[in-house]
Amino acid sequence: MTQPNCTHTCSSYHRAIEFIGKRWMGMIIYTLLPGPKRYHEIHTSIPGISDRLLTERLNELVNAGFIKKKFIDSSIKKVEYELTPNGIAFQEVIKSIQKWIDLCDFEKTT
Amino acid sequence: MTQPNCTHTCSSYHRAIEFIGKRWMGMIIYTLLPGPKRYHEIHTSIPGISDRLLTERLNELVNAGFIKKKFIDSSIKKVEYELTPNGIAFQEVIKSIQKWIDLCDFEKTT
DNA sequence: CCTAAAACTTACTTAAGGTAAGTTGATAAA
DNA sequence: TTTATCAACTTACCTTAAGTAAGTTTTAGG
Repeated sequence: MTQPNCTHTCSSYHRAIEFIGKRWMGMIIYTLLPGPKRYHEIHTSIPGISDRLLTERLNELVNAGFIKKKFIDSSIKKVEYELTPNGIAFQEVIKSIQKWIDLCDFEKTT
Repeated sequence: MTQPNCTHTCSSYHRAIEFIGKRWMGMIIYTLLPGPKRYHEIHTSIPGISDRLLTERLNELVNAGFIKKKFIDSSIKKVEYELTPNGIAFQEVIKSIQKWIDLCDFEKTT
């Protein structure tokens, strides 16, 4: 992990964790795991998120190829967001975070 | 994962990912994995980080119990930072992120 | 036709992070 | 032994990211 092409590995790990660490990113992917959702469904699933940031994060996730935006009935005002295979693969990261939380009793220590 | 005490699981996952997603958090834990380091060693290992944020993040990590601060020779100006078992356990999260990066070709998609 | 909902946008305020200079105690060098 | 340098922070200030709230545009329903 620290060798041999550490610089490359480090920097892509860095970029990745800073990307998924952006506010609400983790929660948006999380709520989409059970299946595709409409904009307002995601919004109500995530208490505290604002319209502005939800739109921004969704666009970033679409651009990064982790979710796909679908227009239902080819209407601009009926939208569904769905994880791509790369987005679904993030599930393993979520699982490992949850394992880590349990192990270190995150609730009490922070 | 979405049942049965989802609210609890969601919120601790949310708090955890927002904590580790704070800027430089991931990199600081990463650089400490091979073993304890002095303040300036961490600083030079992470290009771009500033004194202010390094100090702030180190304090947050110490308070959360993921790293331990040791005063060498009981001098205030000789300090070493070392991962605790909970900090070391984070290694599994790092590994799963790296797997995910490889799988989804993070370099090219973002 | 009128109202309301879905999915954004825009404008503005606050908080997080970046930059740079300064402080303090310990060590080394002249 | 004074002088300078280094390690590990602090403080003050500025910029960018995030939060808040109101407005816009299709589209659907009564």
